[in-house]
Amino acid sequence: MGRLIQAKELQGKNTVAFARRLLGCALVRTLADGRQERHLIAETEAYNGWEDRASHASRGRTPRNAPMFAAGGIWYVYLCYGVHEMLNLVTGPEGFPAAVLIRGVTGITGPGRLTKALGIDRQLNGAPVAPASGLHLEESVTVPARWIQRTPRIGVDYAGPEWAGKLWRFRVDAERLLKLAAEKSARG
DNA sequence: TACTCGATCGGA
DNA sequence: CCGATCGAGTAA
Repeated sequence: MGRLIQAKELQGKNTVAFARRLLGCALVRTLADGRQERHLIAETEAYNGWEDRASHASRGRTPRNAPMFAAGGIWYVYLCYGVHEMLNLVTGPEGFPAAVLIRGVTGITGPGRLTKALGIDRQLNGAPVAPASGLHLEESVTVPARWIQRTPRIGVDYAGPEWAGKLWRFRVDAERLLKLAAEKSARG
C-alpha cells in the first residue's frame, strides 16, 4: 500500500513531467467485492495543451474531449478504432486540456489490452481518480532515472513531425519494476 | 445526412 | 500488411 495520489497533485501544467513520474506508481482497481488489484505503471504518454496536434484537444473542446478541459484528477476514457477503450488520467488546471495515456502496466502491454484486462470502459469517463470510483492511483516504487526510456509517442504520425517527434512517451522495463517492488516488500 | 478516419490489435 | 468496428468530427 502506498500514499494515495490526490487530485491537487494533478492540477499543474507539468504534464510531461507527470507522465514520467507516473512510472512505478500503482494503478489500483477496486472490484465489486471490495478486493483490490494493483498494477505498477510501466508505460505512459503525455498529451499536452491545445497546440499539441496529436491531442484530441488540438481542435478545441468537443463533447468527447470535454473531460480533458476539466481540472486534473479525473479519468478520460474513450473508444479508439471502434474497438479499444483507452484509459487517460486528466491533468492540468481547469481549462488547460491535458492528459496522460496509461499505455501499460506490469504484465500487460498495450493500452487496449490494459483496459480489457482491468474491465475498464467508458463508464469510468469523467469519474474522479479515487477509490470510490473503483480506480485510483498510489505511489509505489521509485524508478531510477537511468531505467527510464523516452521515445516519441505511438500512432500519432498524423500530427506531423514536430508533434509526433516529441519525446513524450515514457517506459520502464516491467521486470525491473517487479524487482523494485520485491525489494521494497522485503524491506518491510 | 454522408462521408472520413482514428492515442490499436491480432491474424494472414 | 490488412481488416475489424463504431462513434466523433466535419461538411453540407
